Amino acid sequence: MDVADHVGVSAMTVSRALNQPDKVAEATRERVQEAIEALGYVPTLAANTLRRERSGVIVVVVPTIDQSVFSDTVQGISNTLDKAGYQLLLACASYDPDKEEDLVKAFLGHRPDGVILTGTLHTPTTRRHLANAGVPVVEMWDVSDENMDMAVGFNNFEAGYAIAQHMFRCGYERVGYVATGPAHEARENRAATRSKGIYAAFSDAGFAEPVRMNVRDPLIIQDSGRIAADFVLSHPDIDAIICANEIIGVGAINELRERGVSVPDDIGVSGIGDANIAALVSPGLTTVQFPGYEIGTQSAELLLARLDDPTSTSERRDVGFDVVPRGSTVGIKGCDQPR
Amino acid sequence: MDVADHVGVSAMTVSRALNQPDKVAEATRERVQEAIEALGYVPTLAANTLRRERSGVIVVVVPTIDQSVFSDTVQGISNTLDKAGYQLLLACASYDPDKEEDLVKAFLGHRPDGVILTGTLHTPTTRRHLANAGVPVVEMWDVSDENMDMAVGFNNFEAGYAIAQHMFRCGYERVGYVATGPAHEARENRAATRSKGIYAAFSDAGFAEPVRMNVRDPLIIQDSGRIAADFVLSHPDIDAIICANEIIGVGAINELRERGVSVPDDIGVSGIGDANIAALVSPGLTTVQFPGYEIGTQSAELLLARLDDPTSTSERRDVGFDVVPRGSTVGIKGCDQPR
DNA sequence: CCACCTTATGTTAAGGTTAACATCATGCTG
DNA sequence: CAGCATGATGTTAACCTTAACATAAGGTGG
Repeated sequence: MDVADHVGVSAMTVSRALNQPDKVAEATRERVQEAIEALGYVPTLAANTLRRERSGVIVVVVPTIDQSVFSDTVQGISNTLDKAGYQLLLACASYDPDKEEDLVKAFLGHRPDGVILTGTLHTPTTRRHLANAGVPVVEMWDVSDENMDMAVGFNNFEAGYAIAQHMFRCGYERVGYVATGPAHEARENRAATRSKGIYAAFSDAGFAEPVRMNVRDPLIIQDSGRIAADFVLSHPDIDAIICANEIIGVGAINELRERGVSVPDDIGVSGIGDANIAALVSPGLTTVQFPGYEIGTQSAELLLARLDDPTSTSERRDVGFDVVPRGSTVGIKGCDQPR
Repeated sequence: MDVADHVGVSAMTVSRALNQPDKVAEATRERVQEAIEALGYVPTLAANTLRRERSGVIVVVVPTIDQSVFSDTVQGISNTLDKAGYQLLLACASYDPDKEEDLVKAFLGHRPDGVILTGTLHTPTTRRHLANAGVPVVEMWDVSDENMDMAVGFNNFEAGYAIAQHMFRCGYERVGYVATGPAHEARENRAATRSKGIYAAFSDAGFAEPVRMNVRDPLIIQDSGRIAADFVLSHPDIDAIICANEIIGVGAINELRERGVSVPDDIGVSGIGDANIAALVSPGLTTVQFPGYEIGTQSAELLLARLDDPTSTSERRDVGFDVVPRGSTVGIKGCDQPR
């Protein structure tokens, strides 16, 4: 080792100077430090990992990171891990469990100290590899009895149920559903579960299944707004729509306004999820708010706790959600109108 | 090696079956593949990195990732690297060059094959370490003569200049500037450069320096909107404001609407940067649009090209920007009114 | 002043992989 | 069929770090 030669000590002493400073004479330690500075030495973590069987790396897989609420979650994870000295290996699985499988397989080669995944929809092979590696796993955004280990999130069924119930409380009686389509729901577990919650609320409230329209690409505002608006205009009997995400909801509000349909006077609109944009359109979009950043920080915290004490149990934290009434729906009967 | 024993071949043959399949007899390769499947073997990348001096990891440092346009950029990088089989080690430096230094130092231990940084503001130590490691570097979001190696972005001075010039072309003559404050600009090189561009445009157009207001926390919509609105109301002579980012701009539009000030009839508003929200408020925010996703993909591409051919030159790609006129400013004299 | 403890440092081997070289069988050329 | 090219596989060593054990110098107590 370069630094060792430079100082005239063995490699072991350099290693100790860095990892167990109190085991090295102060004078030596200082000379080692100086040499490290002077030579710009950076320890080779690959060798470190190999020898110690501990990499200091945490793998995070989210569906996407652009524009989405997952970027908040990643920020939360990053901030928390950073403080603890862990590094973050990130990948986007595009809502595709097979892609997730490939990513996890490749990432496990780095012998991560922990893995944070989104949702509970994983291939059997993914599960097998994770179990095989014996690595702690946190699943985010979905707390249910399907979690494989630790989990931080909320109950998506309840979230869907809650927004539908809220619409009924507002007094809407013929509520349509602008959803993301069976193909998307097959891949997006959480969306499918929320749909089930919505249907259950209809049923429990004594309504028939809602009239439903599926949006092809539920992440493009203009397109989904247009489809939602068409849907509304072709179903004059409908008095409100629930949109399966906030993109569709905001798109609908914008498009309806342009077509001269007044929200919420002519039609109520609600979404699910609460990106920045939901509060900024006018009227604001009534929606279910999920604490994205907090899901990130708590996931990381749970993982760190496990790393600290490997015997700790598989905690599942339900961080809940909030129904946020805004201007796109009328006030709940007997209550104040939302702003 | 487990797999090798299982198949009854040497470790080398397993290695070859994975990395140089054509050097291995087909029958052997198949048996190796089966054993790999059966045992859930995942190659230890640490050993691989150690031996080959090549990690397959690319380090990416952005200021933040939440809500911001950098999340688009990271998505672009992720998508591009993923296709090429590289993995992404991500960190957020919070606009702090010292933190960036620590991150880079730590990350270099992974012997990344490339590093992608945001902006040109780095500590001397950061530069030294990067040079020392001999790792290819791409700087994003700022193309200027200060780039250390490759770069993908645009000229921030010109971007500032362009939006100010656009306001003058719209006919505004007493334009105020809602900026992010000296503290922020000291840390945020690109914002400072854009400010300079704005001032230069005022000067070139024959105007005195704009009346200026600084926003404490330029990333919180409600607060900055309030400050911007206060500023407008306390300066009745002003006919338009340029906001230093789109958060302030959108906040200003919302807050001014609530206070009964009509945009753009009473006052024009423009921003810099173009998150989703800029197009979704009403009126839409006139702003300068930066191609965040494309900056990501091109940065990754540039890096991949260099990895492919280490002798390639330090290309700098100016992806430009677009001034996007929306409803928050009046139309340019003699031209159509923007939607 | 010897046995023993402490402190500082060194030595050896191992971790999993692969480059480089070595071996061996097979088949082809002349 | 000797000589040699080809293809398939094996062996060795090295990549850099650190756990575990070893050594050496100095100090303590009886």
